[in-house]
Amino acid sequence: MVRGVKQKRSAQQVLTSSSQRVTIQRTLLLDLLRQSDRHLDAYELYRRAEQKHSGISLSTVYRNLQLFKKLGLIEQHHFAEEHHYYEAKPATEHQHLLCLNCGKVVEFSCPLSRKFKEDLAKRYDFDITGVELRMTGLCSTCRSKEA
Amino acid sequence: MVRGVKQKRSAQQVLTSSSQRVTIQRTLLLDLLRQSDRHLDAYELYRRAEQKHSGISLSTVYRNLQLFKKLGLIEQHHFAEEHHYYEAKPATEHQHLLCLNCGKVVEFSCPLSRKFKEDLAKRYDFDITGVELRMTGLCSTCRSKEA
DNA sequence: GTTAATGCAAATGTTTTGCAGTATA
DNA sequence: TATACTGCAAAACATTTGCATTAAC
Repeated sequence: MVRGVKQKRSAQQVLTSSSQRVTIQRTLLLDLLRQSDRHLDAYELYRRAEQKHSGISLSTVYRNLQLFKKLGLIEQHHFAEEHHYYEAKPATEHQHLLCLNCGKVVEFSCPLSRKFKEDLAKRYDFDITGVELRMTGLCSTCRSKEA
Repeated sequence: MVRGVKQKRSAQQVLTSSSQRVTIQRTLLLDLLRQSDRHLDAYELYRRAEQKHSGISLSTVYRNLQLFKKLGLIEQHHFAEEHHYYEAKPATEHQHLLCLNCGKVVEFSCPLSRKFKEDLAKRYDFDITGVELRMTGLCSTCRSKEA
């Protein structure tokens, strides 16, 4: 089988292959998540979905976020205190740097996390599947504003 | 001034020095947080507080958790999806290893995080104040149960 | 035609807030 | 004594669930 430029399977393919029904809502939500350049919370995703398919309900968004998470299609983050944010699973593992003042999120790759993971797995006899490194602080813009 | 064995200031000292009133509830909550060997959520803290001072209200617990966080006395973690967990700020910075099956939390120190911090601070011009490295997976006990 | 997914509305669970009473400084 | 803190009840908020309808297979 020849592999083209496309790196990710389409929403349809993913859903079908896991024997989930391909609905308009699911296709739309997954596409929105994949197209988005920034992390979305459930309500923001709902608002975007509504523009393309008015009538979609917030419950559907929540239900499908859960499904996508279970299928490993998206990742959930805890940036703010009360919200969850979602992003389509990135091709390369990356970590986050968050400005506590303006909320800006910088993603950076962290190859060292692999070494950590192995060391810790051995030391504590854990089977480590997820790594989440989050640093918080003030970006340069906010720092100069405060000065 | 001679410094004794005690490493941390008492709840009273901390509150007084930041000109917050020393109430029975605050003293109790702070002591419970400091004595606890594991991470507490708001409700668990409330239940423990109630045993020593029946009549304390959950709002008081929430309000004071916010205050303590602002004063830098405690740290907030996001282990589960829907709960926040708190711990008295540890003397030495440490990170967490979480078993997704039984919820066991292992704390480990991570000296390399200092190097990361400096590198990233320079690269992205951030003033980094917090580091949270969380790894998730399965502990050996849960792994052998699944086998 | 079956069955799963949806939309709606109501329920849930955590966290916050208004306010009158109480305790601290 | 002045005012910040508390407890209570109600509100706010995100998220979940029950159920009848609709759409996918």
